[in-house]
Amino acid sequence: MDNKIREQALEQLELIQRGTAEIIPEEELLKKLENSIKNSRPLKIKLGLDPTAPDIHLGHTVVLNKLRQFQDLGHEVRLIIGDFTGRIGDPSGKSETRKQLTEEQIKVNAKTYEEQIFKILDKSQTTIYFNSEWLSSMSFVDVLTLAAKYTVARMMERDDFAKRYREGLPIGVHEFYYPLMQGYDSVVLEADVELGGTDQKFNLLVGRNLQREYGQEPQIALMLPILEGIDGVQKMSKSLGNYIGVNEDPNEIFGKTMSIQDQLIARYFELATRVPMDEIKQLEKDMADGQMNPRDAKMRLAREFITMFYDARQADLAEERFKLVFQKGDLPEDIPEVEISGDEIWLPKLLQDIGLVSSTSEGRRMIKQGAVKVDGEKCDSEETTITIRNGMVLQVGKRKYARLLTEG
RNA sequence: GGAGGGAUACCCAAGAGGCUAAAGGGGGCAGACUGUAAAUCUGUUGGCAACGCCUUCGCAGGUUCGAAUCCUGCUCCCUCCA
Repeated sequence: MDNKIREQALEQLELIQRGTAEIIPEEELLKKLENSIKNSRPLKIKLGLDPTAPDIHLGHTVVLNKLRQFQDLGHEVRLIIGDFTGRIGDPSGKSETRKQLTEEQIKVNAKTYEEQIFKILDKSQTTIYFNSEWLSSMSFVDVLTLAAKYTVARMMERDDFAKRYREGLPIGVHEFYYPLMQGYDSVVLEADVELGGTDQKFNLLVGRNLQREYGQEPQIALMLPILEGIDGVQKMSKSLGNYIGVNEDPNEIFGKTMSIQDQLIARYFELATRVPMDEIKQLEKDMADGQMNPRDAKMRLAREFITMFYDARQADLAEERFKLVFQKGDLPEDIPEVEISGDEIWLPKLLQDIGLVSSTSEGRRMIKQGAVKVDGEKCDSEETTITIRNGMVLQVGKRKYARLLTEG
């Protein structure tokens, strides 16, 4: 009977281990899983969210997929929106002081978050909390009591602090409170497991220690790797522009996925989709011995993403369009239409007017480089003047199109 | 509080009175080859109906026929000393 429970727990553990960077400590997680099964009590899985950046991309889905996996195993997810810290403005590191968010902005961001998050998570097994609920009402005495549970020496274990101290860079006293606040969140939520990127290791461990201080069973720190962006080098982030966002147009998602490097394919499958591991292994094997063109693996990947964020129909449509436009070289059916008046116009000016290029200089450049087509005909002179005709199709490069609509 | 060094385009980085819309590298964009992959090669990377004109080298003034370059003030960053 106990053996059976252990078996189930081991099964769950194996699934959970997929794609993780580190689980501290693994034996304790197994124990928690066993207890959870024995008492049919779901584990409470915690994740903290930063309220400042409400655009979710594949990088975030790594951790969200892991949460979803816990849900599929019957566990319960508790999300914390860090509105308290967001309202104070976290000035950590050298970057300029973060701007403070108003309550209004935080609400809007939280709403945007929800819409995107539930593309991956199961709403019925998710609870959302705002940490201002308990942090904003703490008195100075409460804060000191919390602070007394940690020492400066232990704080200095954090790489970032140690490094700055060594280099004589400033460390704000208040910065010590951020890990404490995050850890205190775990105490309030009685978290069994907290997820985070590898960069969150220190904070997750503080949570563990604080829970112990408050007489709770310490949470498990489960860390996931930071996903590389579609450039394959830097971490995925919106500001670097190397991201695939869950709210992006399906055609955009398809295209971006098709442009990733081969070496990223398996990693994206493992971390950003819920395709079973043995299937991924098979894909890898087939690519390695030439059974499968990596291009087709990427198509599969693109379909997985779109199906996750939209549905299978959208995925099919995006694939069809991709094949038509990029493999056959035909014009897509959904060319954006632009209303325009006038008759004769200098081509670079026209391209600028309809937003295909940002300046006439860029228009000239594009023409010179052979990137501009008018009704499918490559245009070779920068001085070309065009006679506008209803339905005329302009193209700049491989991806930018416009169809002209004359007024009236 | 004292002494010195620095700020150049998306990023790094040359330039030290005219030949500089500003070397070189990275990144981006476009083209060739492909699988919207990688690698490679080529072009391009302030604006303007354009072998010319306008704006741009931290900010504001000044010297000069001419200033990214020289002078004055200001802001910010860094290093050393106290």
